[in-house]
Amino acid sequence: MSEGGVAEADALQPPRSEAAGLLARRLLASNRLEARDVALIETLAFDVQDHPARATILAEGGRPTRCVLVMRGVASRQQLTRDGAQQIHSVHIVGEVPDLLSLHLKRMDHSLHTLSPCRLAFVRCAELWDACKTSPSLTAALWRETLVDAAIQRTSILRISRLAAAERVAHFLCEMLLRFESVGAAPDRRFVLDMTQQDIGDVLALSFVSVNRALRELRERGLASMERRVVTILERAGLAECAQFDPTYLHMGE
Amino acid sequence: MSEGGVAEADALQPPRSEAAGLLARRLLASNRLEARDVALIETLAFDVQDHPARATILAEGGRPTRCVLVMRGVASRQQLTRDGAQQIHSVHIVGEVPDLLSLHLKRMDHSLHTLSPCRLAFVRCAELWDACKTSPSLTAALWRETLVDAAIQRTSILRISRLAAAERVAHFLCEMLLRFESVGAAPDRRFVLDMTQQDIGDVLALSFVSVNRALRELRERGLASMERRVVTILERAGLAECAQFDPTYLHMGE
DNA sequence: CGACCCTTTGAAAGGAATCAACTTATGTGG
DNA sequence: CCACATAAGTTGATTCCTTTCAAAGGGTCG
Repeated sequence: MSEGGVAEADALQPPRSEAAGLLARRLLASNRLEARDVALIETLAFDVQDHPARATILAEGGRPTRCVLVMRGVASRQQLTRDGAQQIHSVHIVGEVPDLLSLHLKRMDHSLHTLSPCRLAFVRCAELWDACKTSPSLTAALWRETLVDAAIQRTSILRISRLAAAERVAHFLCEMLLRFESVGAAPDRRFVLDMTQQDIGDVLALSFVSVNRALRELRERGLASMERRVVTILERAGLAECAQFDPTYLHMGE
Repeated sequence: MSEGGVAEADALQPPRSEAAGLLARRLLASNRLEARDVALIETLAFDVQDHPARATILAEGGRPTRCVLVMRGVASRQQLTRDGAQQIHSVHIVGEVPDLLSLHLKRMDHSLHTLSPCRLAFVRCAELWDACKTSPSLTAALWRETLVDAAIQRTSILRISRLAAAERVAHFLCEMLLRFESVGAAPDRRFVLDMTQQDIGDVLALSFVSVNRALRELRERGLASMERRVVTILERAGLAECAQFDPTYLHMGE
């Protein structure tokens, strides 16, 4: 299918751009990319921008022409209801592309925001799609990203609809621990989750008051604690047990 | 990119198999497929099977090798919790492929069931993916299907987390009306939704008792009624208003 | 005809939301 | 350096919606 060999994450050439490197590294974590796929990614023109917290990157109803790669900070996809309540559908950390769906859908049915100050890299959708058209393996990798994203959303449904308040928070912390670990950002089971308790409530369909009580409960039970936006997982197995957490849906490592 | 012209739904040759015809027709509703894409779909080997209601098509944790096209009936993707509660993530009607994700994910993180008696067509994942590799436009169409599916799930999150019981039911009925209409199966705003009130509750994270009360409320308000699994939308605008329904997320018609 | 599943309705219980008050950080400017 | 403003976190008391429990009615199919 290709004359290039299979690329190993550790054998990467120093990437021309940090953004390309982040994207390549992420895709390599779960996909077999050829060396020429990595080269292809490095030909993409990324436009790097810093955004403050609570900025709108892409509004609902908009017609995006560029995809966004998160290089730093936490971004979210969200939607407002008539009465002003806000639902955060997903949060995105370094290396993720929250709006890959822009490749094939014309209108945004939700909006894209920063929760914390973020560094973002923009690529033209057309450019990314052109790259896909020349490489089935790159297509598979990006398509797969959108499918894992959907799996995370499915699990979000289960979490919101079937777990009690404290269990929901525990489940969310379990997920974020794994996701931060997968990018090497959770040494000692400790990571910076740069969002407020209100934000967490908007993810889990809880009031910030309930989030606060749930965090206290998890702290008192010695499972996890969060202070100043730093999460510490104290007892990993106990937290997972409490949350009925099964990491299959993250489809990590193959 | 191709020597063939753009295919029109109405100008289709009589398909060799009903399954291929259903799939082609569905994809053509929102995508520009070339004539050769339709031909490509018709070369796929579909294995048609009838299944009774409440059958497991694909179990959680399984490693699927075939994708499923629904030809008749209602299928669902669902997950169980430790305490036996069941969450239905999505329901699928004629023409839909509930498990396109099998193309790129190795393990099922949820299960696939029939809610009503179903006629299903199975295609080998590898065969479908090979077809994709020869046609960017077919790839785009199928990829898009998975993205719309994800959008529907996102909206499910919003529906469950932010709407009251009766509004949830109203929203679900609005969605199903549009989806049935898009395949010509809802004349006079009336369609067969072959699932029990318990099933609807499992979709909307409500007890069957609450679903029943919600249906009564919608009936008394003259918005919609459901009897013997036949749904009649009495006042479309009023129902949509009650549900805060915005069909953008279905991404119908391009 | 009777068994079973589904639907319908009432009454009681429970968990989270809301309301309200207070504390703790963070940052600004006088 | 401190007074002040603002945002975020903490905690208690009350309200409300949905669940759960319970029981009866209706359709369908062997």
